[in-house]
Amino acid sequence: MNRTHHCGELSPKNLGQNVTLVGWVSKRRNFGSIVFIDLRDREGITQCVFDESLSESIKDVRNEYILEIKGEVILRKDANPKISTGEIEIKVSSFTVINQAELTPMIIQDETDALEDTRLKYRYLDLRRPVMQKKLIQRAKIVRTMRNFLDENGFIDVETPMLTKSTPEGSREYLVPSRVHEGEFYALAQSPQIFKQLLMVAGLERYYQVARCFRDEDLRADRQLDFTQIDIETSFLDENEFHEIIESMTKDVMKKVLDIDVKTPFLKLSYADAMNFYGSDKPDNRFDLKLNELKDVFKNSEFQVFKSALEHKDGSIKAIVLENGAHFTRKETDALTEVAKKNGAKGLVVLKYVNGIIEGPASKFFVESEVSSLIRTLNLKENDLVLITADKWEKAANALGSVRLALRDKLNLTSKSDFSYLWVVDFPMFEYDEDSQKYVAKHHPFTRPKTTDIQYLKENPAEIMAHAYDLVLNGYEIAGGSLRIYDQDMQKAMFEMIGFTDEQINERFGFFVDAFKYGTPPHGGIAFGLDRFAMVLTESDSLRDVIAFPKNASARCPLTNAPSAVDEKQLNELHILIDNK
RNA sequence: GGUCCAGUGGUGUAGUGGUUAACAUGCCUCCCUGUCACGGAGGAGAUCGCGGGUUCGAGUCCCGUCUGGACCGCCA
Repeated sequence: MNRTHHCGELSPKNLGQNVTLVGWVSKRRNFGSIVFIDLRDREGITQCVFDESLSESIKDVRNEYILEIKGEVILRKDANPKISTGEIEIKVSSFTVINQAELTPMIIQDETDALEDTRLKYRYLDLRRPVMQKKLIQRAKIVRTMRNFLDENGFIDVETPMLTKSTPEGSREYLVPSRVHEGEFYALAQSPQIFKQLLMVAGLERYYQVARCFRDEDLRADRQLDFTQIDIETSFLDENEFHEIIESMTKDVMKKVLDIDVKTPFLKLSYADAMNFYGSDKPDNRFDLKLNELKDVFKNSEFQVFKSALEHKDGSIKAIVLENGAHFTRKETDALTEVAKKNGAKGLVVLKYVNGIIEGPASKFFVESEVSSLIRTLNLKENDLVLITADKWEKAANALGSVRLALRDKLNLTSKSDFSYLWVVDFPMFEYDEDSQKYVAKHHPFTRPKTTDIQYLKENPAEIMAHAYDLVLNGYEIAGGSLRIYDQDMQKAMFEMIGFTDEQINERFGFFVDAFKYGTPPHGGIAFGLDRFAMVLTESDSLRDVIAFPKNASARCPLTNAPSAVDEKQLNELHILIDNK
């Protein structure tokens, strides 16, 4: 087409020029013998004026028609400061209707009136909204910046298979039946984990990939079935050296995408501190409201809730102090109690410090020395609200951490345009799984423990820390990784530790264990959840806002209506029989 | 698997047992030469997700079901 400019670029510099624009009709304003049309393309909006010679022929043009307009750039009588082209307009001399459009089911404006369900069904219209295009453009910029950084720092972009071998630990996989091999299946990659480690064995030294990953788990606002990881692996670096690279890359993204200077190095919190102070392994540290420990204050308590919590060897009593929170109503504190319960607490102890007295249903169980110790420990001031959970350590901390976030949302303690990064490090290697009555790897079984003594590993698994780390931004885990085991005996011991027999190891990871025999470098890496990263940087509430064609919360694509039934012929080829009970 | 919330013109909402289901926006027609969330006049458009029940009477109450959303479980 003969377009000379985009709709976002004309300014008084172009005065007097004859230009040709193409775009969608965003808005018409009809004054009879003069008509204004806002013409929109990817780059912006330009106002076009149709005077009496054209006003009759433009009359039938509707929103979302595509026009090619020719005309002269002139100065506006009244500038519109809200748009970049607000000082000029096009005095149209001629126009062509390139295509017509039916009435759209939703308004194509930044402020749309449609609910998400409608937006997803007509996603191609939703994505016509400037605000959505901006998000996709930001996302592309994030990827480009990361790619450039990694390329410049010696990382090699390698693609690994999506159709791969099923290894049913961890996340549930999507299975793909093999047509050629009846009764056998591929799995869609949950992550390139094994392949990127094999690339280190191969001697690539630095690898990255913008990798699509698939997990057949229930969705959330920040979880999709298929999602994108910026997957990274390096050899011969220790944990700090590696973190420095990732911090530089993150800094680069913040500068180039948002023009924000972030300070490095990032704060590092141990998992234990993160849980103790924030009640979360992905703390939002944009606001304070830290958790306190009251175990010592109530070590002899007769209050049953505290007493039974402290009977556990890792029992804990966690408290949050909300300054001047004593005005909270019963309804408000009940809502917080619900949050605590939903997140694993048996309840929430609510206390108020009013007129020098600790008030609350539980206070009658406290003896005088406990009250004074409580006031001292929490440094309580008049009209403070105290919220307490008591349970096993992780449970108590986690539940109160959720209450902390509920307070953040209720009291608007944060701004989406603040960005706060931190590392969470020193994760435990294992956690005990109550259901299966055994230890499971908290990160994954390739993670290097912070001990080289295999015996110690077996004797006291709960105490072992791992070289695992998460990068946290505003309470979202945006990246996670670890240093990996590179010693084959250690790897084998690890598999045994989490209950694999030799047979199972051989069957599932034989090729992997074999590979380690031939000179494996110390290595480690990380994976950025690109979607989540883009979500936070674009200040979106949902991953779906930064994914062009996402699934909805019930794992369906409202646009294509996938998943769907398939022909019997297809099923037969894949040797699949559907049992319709 | 579970908990909670929502489903009413194209779109988004109001309607808390009682007349003809209201409002905003969008849409259509007409008027308007400076708007940019243009304005003015008029108009069309909804069997209130679906099925059953309670009631003289149900958008409203009850049961079931479907759809959507948030969360818990799950996500090595």
